Amino acid sequence: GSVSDMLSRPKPWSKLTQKGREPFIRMQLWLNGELGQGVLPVQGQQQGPVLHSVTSLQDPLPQGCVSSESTPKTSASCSPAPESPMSSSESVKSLTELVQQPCPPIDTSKDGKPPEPSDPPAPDSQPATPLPLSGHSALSIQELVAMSPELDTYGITKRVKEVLTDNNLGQRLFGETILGLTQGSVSDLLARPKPWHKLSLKGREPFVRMQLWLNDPNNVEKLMDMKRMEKKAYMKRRHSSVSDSQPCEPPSVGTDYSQGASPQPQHQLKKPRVVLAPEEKEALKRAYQQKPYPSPKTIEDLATQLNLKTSTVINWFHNYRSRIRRELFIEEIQAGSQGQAGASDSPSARSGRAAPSSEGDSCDGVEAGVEAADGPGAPDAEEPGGPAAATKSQGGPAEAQREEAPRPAEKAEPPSSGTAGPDDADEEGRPRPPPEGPADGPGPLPNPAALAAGEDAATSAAPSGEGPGVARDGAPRSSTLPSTSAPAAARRPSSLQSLFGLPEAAGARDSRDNPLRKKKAANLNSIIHRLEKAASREEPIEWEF
DNA sequence: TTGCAGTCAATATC
DNA sequence: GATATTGACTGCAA
Repeated sequence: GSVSDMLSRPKPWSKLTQKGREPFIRMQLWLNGELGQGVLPVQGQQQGPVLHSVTSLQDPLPQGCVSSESTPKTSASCSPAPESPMSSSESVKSLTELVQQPCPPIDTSKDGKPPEPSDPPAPDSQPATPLPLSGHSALSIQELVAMSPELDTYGITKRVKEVLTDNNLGQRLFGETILGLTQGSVSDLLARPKPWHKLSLKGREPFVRMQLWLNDPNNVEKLMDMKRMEKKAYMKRRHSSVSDSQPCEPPSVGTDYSQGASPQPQHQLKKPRVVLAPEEKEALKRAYQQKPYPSPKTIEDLATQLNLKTSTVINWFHNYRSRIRRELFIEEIQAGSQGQAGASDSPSARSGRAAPSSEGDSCDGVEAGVEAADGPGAPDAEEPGGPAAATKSQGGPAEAQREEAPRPAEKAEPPSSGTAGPDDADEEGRPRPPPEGPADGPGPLPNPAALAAGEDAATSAAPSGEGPGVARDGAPRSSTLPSTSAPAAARRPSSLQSLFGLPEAAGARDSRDNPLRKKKAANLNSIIHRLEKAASREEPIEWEF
């Protein structure tokens, strides 16, 4: 009966107690064919032992098991157990130790166990497995992810970027070899890392991989080797294909994805990529400003007016919301780090990064908001182009505004402290970016904006929903609200941290954020308060925080 | 159903 | 050629 129940209704990892997790670990081991070695001590003492066994079995994992697929559903979207039951230092240690050691991503996959098709088939650099980290395979990495203390994603990406540039290693190579991601994803990840607590388990994986990679003393060498091999393979292939007068396959260098099911369905007619015209984007942005969560009808209208497919409009909104959110994250981080460490780091990358976002795109509204917030004096000047980067400092207010990215956060946590109405679900509740001066003037494509604005003006006036969102997401959350992992991290045995080489584990950050956090919290509270008031009043308000 | 996270992959830019 | 941007897609959760 228990089994049946467990199989049909597995609880997420994070919701499981220590004891409750055991069966899943057993199942995983069983799936890996590792059970039976008596490694799993029965009950009671699973803490250390279980993990021990788990880790000790890592390597033997079938290399085939690449990422997530192999994990029990349970781990789906949970975050590191808040209370890291398995915190027993020894277990943790054993697990991470494994990783730490010559944990070389490439390495293992290469010389390690799986004979690795390196030579023959590997011609394409692209080892058969997208995730060369293979040696430790999915389970391992996922275990690590689940148990990892809070990592400083920003710091990690910063270091990775440094290493890559210093050694002239490309994102593509790094991504495909170490992370199992494409260049675009890597670029995005490196440029706009999300804070650890905002990441899902899956989203954390790349960061753990990066951390592991950074910890590997031979990381660069290995990647260099890879690069060489790739080059060689490329040349070889090129020659052969040329001489063979082969029509030659798609140029993709290090990719042999083609191996997939269909041997490259002849250049099927790829649908052309939609490229929105600047005016269209403008219109959409304006519409967004009016209603970040447009109703289906609005979307449709927008689509017809702009002559786009509704799906395109929908996608655009999704993407825009999500990207704005991310912009906010990094701003948050930057603001935080600047506030603290002062000029400290701020690698080139960063400045260059924040600004670009300005491209107008990403977050007009947002940025404007931030500015306004920060520089009290700063008259919003929404102008995206503005060297926003410079402005941030104390994240306080900024946070608020940027909360602009509404409910996303909701999900992670329950509406924080009492305050704001729980009905965050609302729709366009957010206090839109103040600066923006409500889609005032018609622009290139006024209609859409108006349209959006119009539709439920009423609703939009009552930003009730935002309240909670703001609170949560905003400052307090980032640094304080443990977003599940934080506490765990804090409590976690130092061994793990050291193993992870966590000089920058966010845990540390927390403590140093305190003052700032308070400030932010206070600010957010006031915002929430106002939002509530506004909501009940229903009168247009001027947002200035 | 809707929204979101995470990605891919085509393009644009540098 | 490398990196950045961005529309679209997948899978998942509420």
